[in-house]
Amino acid sequence: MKKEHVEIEEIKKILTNYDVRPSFQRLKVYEYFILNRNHPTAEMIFQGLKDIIPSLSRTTIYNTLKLFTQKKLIQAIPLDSNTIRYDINHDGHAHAKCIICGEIFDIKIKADDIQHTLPDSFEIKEFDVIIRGCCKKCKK
Amino acid sequence: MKKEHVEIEEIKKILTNYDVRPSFQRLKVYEYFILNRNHPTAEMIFQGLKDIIPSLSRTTIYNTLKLFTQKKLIQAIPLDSNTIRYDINHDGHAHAKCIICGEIFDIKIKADDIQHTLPDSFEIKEFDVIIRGCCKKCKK
DNA sequence: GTATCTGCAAAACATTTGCAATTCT
DNA sequence: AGAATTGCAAATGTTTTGCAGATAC
Repeated sequence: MKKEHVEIEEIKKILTNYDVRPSFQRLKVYEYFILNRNHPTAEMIFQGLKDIIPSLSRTTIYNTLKLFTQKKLIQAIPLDSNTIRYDINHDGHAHAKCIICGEIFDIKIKADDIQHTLPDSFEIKEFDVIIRGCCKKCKK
Repeated sequence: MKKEHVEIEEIKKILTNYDVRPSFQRLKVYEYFILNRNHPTAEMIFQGLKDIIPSLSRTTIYNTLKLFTQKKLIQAIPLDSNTIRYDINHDGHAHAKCIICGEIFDIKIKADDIQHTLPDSFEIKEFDVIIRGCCKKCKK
């Protein structure tokens, strides 16, 4: 589930496409998402980057996550509640968490799949499907 | 969306069925859920009850909500993130929030409706579907 | 009379805000 | 120079914890 390497130039392009200026910190935060597909909290990102960027502050992580969210580079996923988790923009997929091992599975689901359950003329802007249960491995 | 009255004896029965001792505070918290179908936060419940129970403390609300959640009387819904909202056990339904007027709609959806999107042999214990969008009224 | 429940005060934790220093263009 | 970005320190808001007194069985 880990990528070994991503070209920094490629990340720059992505941020620029989403109208986000590619500062060093922002590049590293986005790179973190690509290298660790782990639906991180702000704190996880901070811990993962503080050795690479010793001057890094949590405020910058929070600023960056808020900006990325506004620009739709990432989305907040209300997986557990009190600490917010983030994921690279997950339009078209959702999350299932195993309550035994804690692993988070990406699942494919589209707005169309749930439109029929909604009140008349309700227009979906974004949605989350969060499933807690037990994965194959942990059922034994 | 409001009930005028519920028999206190009826609530006592419900709590007892779920293996929760029916103290006065707990009865009132559960009654709050029935009288106000508003997916409340801890603070909303506290504000709604503090006049009826002047000695009431937030700690008791938090204790009670945690206990109710463990006993499956209620469920946390990760609607927005930072403050936890609760709902009477919502197996079999989920929530759509209008981002304009803030109203929360209950929608009907069953585990079976999403089972097919999951990895092999994943067993759903509980799930949430959270939709943010625009309701009929606000689309004009 | 012992276990449970309540509620105060303080602590813990995640997140936000104000502002000064730094960096980029 | 001027605008955007960073990061420190302090504030905010929600939830948790420790503990003493009250209540229930």
